[in-house]
Amino acid sequence: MALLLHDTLAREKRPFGPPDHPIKMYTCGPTVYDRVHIGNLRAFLFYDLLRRSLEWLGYEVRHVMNLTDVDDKTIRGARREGVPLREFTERYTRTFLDDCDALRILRPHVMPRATDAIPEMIALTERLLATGVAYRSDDGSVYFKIAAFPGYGKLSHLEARTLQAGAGGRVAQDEYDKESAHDFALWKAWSEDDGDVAWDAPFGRGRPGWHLECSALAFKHLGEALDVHAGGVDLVFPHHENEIAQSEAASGCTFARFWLHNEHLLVGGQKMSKSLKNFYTLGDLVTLGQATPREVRYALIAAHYRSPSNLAVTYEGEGEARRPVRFDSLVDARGALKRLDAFRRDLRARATSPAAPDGAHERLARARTAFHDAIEDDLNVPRALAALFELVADVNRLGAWDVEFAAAVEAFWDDADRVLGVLAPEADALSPEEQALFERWQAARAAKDWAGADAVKAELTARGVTVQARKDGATWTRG
RNA sequence: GGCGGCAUGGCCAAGUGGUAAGGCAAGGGAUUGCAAAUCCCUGAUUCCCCGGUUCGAAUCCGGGUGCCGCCUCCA
Repeated sequence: MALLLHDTLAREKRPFGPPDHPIKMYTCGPTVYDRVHIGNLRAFLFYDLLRRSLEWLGYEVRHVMNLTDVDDKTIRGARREGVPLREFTERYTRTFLDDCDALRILRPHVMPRATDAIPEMIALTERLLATGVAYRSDDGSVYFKIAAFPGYGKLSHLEARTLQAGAGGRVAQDEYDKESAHDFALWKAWSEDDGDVAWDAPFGRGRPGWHLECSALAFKHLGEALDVHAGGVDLVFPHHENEIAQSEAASGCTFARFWLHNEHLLVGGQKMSKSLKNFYTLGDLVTLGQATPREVRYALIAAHYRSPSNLAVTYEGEGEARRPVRFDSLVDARGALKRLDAFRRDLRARATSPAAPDGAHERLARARTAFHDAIEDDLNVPRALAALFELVADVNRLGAWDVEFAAAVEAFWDDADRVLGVLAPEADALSPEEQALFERWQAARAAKDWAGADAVKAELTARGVTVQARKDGATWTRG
């Protein structure tokens, strides 16, 4: 078995190939104009899964993700607040990184801002002008001529001819400068709305078009031939199609060996939208759903990345008055993680036997293989998680084992977590007061002072600490 | 109109020809001084509907219904 990844261009799973060089991985990052929402976060969690899986399988990976810090939305936001563009985008870059950190998303090796590569974008535009696949319009904008790129449409499987017709004739009035409706802007000539956001270029003062930054940044940091390029399904067209066109027209070689796209997230069975009031950020889920970021991570990675996933919500009320009363998927995540945590926590305590029971190591080996096969099969996390839960049930039925077996299971657990990033419990500790109460509770129990023990336990419960008596001592959990 | 994804037990969710993984919730039981902790057990003769192919289909083909996405800057 070897790693299979579903390639959007080929429309099938293909062998990724041997790890014979550092993997050049590029993913489309956020536009930093607001807090990202959980649908966005599903994409970043997918990139993280991809990167972690590749590394876990022995590949060396160089991961580059751009930050889009110049476009209509960032310019509008900065102008509305009367602050410099960079100040505005830095703010949302920080909130984005905070969310990623909370969700245990590994930082890409390089996270370049679009505005840090203006010279590269200008150079790429000149290159495309020189080869004749781009042209200047009267106002000083530069467009890519899709008719000059024969492969246009190969990723999204849309025919250039069909595209010419447009979607119900939605060719905007202000697009008259373009020779063809689907030609896209490489460079946008300065307009009033851009304020002071503009750069000088040989072909005119203005700012880069959206698609250009990804090609320029990929070229700059990874070279002109990527191993894998990923993004959300909505980016297939036009964004990635345009990236392919401008990149390959310039370089003459295949831009990316693999194109991976994650499906969208539904919330409460509906697409997210502000009008439906089911539009949430990570912070919203933590507050409204009373969930930890780890639980959110679990909920968002528990479905396969290429399946539409539903964050289940139970609502109360109708229409305008509708509000969420329970985030079922987060409740699921909490329960599932509790089971996994308890298993891991008790492995040592239950190592009371001089030897591992018959079949114990075979069950572990089976889980290891199942987990590995699941990840290699297009990053099938649901199957990988199932392998873990099956091991939990298998091992629990064994009753007791030896220290060596406990250590072997722990090693597997830690190894699996290099891919999942969700098994390690959130760092937590009892405060000194809580620790004192916890010890008093145990002492009272030892003295069979049940009334006293219950009183202390009630205090701990009030502080959100659940205690648990065991034959071999006592444990506590928060929440 | 074109292209694509999806429809599996109350909920989430795997499964692309060989007789329905896993999780949550629920019910039962064990354990426990008590226990919201932990453990075990139970649950779809059936995979949106109608046809078809096949020895055999959730899985393939045809038709239908519903949901989601893209068809110019939205993960």
